[in-house]
Amino acid sequence: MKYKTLKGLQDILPPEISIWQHIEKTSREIFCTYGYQEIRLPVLESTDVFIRSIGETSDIVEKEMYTFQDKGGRSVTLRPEGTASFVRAYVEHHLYNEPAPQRFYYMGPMFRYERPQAFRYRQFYQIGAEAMGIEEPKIDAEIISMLARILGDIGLKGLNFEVTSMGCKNCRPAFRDALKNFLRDKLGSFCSDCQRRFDLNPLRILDCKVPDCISSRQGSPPVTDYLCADCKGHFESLKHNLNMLNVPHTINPNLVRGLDYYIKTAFEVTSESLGSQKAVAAGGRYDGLVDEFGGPPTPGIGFAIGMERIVPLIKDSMKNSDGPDLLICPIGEEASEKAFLLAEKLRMERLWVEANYVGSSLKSQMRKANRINAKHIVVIGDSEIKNGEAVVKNMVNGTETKSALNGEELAKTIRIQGIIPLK
RNA sequence: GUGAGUGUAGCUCAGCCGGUUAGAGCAUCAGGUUGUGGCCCUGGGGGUCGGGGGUUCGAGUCCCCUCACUCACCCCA
Repeated sequence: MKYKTLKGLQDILPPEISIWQHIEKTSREIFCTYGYQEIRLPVLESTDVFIRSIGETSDIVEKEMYTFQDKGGRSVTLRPEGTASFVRAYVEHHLYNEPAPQRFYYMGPMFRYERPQAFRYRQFYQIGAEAMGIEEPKIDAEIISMLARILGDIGLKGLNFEVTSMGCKNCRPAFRDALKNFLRDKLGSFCSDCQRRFDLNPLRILDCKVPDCISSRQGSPPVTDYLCADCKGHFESLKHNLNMLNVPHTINPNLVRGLDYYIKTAFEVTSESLGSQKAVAAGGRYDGLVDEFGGPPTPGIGFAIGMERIVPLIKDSMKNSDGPDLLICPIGEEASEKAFLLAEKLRMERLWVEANYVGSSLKSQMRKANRINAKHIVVIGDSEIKNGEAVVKNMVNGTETKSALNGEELAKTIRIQGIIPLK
């Protein structure tokens, strides 16, 4: 084989694509009920957009970006996530002048140059939502509730919603110091990664999965003790609102987000049935990001769902039963012409119709009908053409119905069998 | 970037201590007396055994290199 997809990239083929469409359709419906509107953003941005927002020292920026020079010598980057591009657009088009909250959603590919692994790709798809202009924690609860609704309506079960507050510019440094003080003298009992994290990103130690690290960090000060009055009030109110909306969740003070811009509310949805990449969606609040991009101080909160993480979770429950509403099986040359024409007529009735173009035995045509999951067949031979009447056979239950041999009548007959034409 | 594992037909895999023309199931195509499917039966097509080198009378099998894929770490959706 000469050509293959690049490492970490994949083709998504028809049997599976129906799951993707199901997820996208369901998401759009729910977004609509909450007033979120679609926004389409370019996949390519000036590299600065990401360095500025995600953080110079983050892993994404340091080693995972698809960055290259365009022909004009500019440094451009394939987006590694959606929020940075979104905020750029938000500021560029002065969307903050619309009445708050401004709510948007997007879906599309993201790119990170990472070593691929189960449920992790270099080109991966996210469905994201962003709510701008409201600081009130009701919007935090609303967006988490909406996320729960989307995932639930898609058909996912057994998900775990974890919520925490990460503090803000004012209180996070205090927590960081307290944590480092707690860890400093027992650093020797942590894994080498955690020892490295101590200076780099001490918060990450809270989320290490090495058993020794888990036990060694027992009794570490919880973030929630170090929140400033503002953050604490926000967090308390968020919890209250989540309970009001009956969103099942657990408080996980050890939850850590990877991007620099998150403050206050952070959340993550995980599934135990996924192996090591178990986060299916995650998000948080990013109140300082708009001013970072030169806009007015504007609060914002959002999340992203990882498509590749949820597709396998519903793969088994969604059997693909797609097939034509009708397969026309002609016998003989004249019938073949008739079938060709009839198929076109029936498609004008918004039915999925196939006609066999190569003449073969009826038996093999029937086998094909079965194989491609055709819901009905109609056999056309000399006598059908002569009488202007044919038998429509329902391939699911075997019943046969006589019908006049023209587009309208055939369409009617098929609809009686319970086939709903496409909109 | 680090570590481990796996590469044989379209797919899932078997192939013993190296030994004739490399196998099975599924899939595919064609048939199984005139125009009725799924089950069953018969047959056909399809493989430079990932690639290169070496050892040997002889390599899918042993050794080395290389490439690809997978899983895990880091990190993340």
